[in-house]
Amino acid sequence: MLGKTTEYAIRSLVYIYIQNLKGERPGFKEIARNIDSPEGFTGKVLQIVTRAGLVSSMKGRGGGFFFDNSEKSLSLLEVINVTEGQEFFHKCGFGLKSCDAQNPCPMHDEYVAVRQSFYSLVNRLTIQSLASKVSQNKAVLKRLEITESSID
Amino acid sequence: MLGKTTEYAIRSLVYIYIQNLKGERPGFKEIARNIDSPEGFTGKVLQIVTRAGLVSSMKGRGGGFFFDNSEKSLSLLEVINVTEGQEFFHKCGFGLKSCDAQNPCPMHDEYVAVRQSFYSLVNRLTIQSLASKVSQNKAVLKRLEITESSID
DNA sequence: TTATAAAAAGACACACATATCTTTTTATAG
DNA sequence: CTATAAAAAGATATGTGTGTCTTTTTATAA
Repeated sequence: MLGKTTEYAIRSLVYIYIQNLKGERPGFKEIARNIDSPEGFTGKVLQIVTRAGLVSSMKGRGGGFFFDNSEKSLSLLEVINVTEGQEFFHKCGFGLKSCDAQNPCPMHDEYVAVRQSFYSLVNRLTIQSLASKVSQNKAVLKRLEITESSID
Repeated sequence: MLGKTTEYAIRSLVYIYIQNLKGERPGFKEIARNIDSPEGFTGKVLQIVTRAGLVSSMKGRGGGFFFDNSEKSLSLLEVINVTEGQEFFHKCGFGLKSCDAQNPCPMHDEYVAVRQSFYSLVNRLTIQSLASKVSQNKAVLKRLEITESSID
């Protein structure tokens, strides 16, 4: 469904938000470690979302990523629009170049309903709401490690 | 969502089914013309679905593609399982390697609901049901050409 | 002012999906 | 039996997503 770029972007932003609440500004290497993603590629993804203005960054010693306006909520939809492009929620599920109610593909109506429900979902979910779940230990940002002792 | 391979596969199978009803066995070049897909690649896609037994083919003069058991319905799910793989409906929307109700990602429950609704859709829709819509001129297999005279 | 730490940027590398082209196999028509 | 028509198979090409590595820029600490 969503590409790796989008997945890493969302997971990174959730991690950044959680760390920001603790007064920290994580760098991309720390982020990659904590969301279980490839370090260099995560840096590239963070460049994309930073250029798009979804998050802020500081270069140099003590720098890292952070939300300038922590109060403003950021929906997953806004992230997806940046990483997947605006067409993502407008493409025909059948692959037709043009497809609408007037000139539909054979699964148009049913597919639009599913696509709309996914749109509503990512429009409703925010980096903040996901972060809240993680902070409350109701969800995880990476697979749980299977270690001998879970001291970390 | 679905890849080009899957899109061409479904559109091809619908076209084959419609032509079969008319007593015809179309070849991949004719199919590609009528579903607006690249000829050679469509041939490759048809090799995949034929090897998987979703449709039959005959080599040689007068050959082409056809459904051996036209009465048996073929769901889009069966096609997707062949062209996208069985994992398609089991992947975490967040990108986690393992994700379930016991150890969920932050959007697990909501995402599973959307994924399930798409699963139900493609499990319910069949090549036959789509073909029926097209035959009744309620839907199209390719974008309508904008020609000076629509004589074709 | 110099050393250091961090993101940004650029150049590659690799895998896979997508696509094209050529050759081989197979069935049928004549 | 030969020519023809068709799918199957193989080789190659192209584009995009994914990922790595190196260099550059920038901010801070000392």
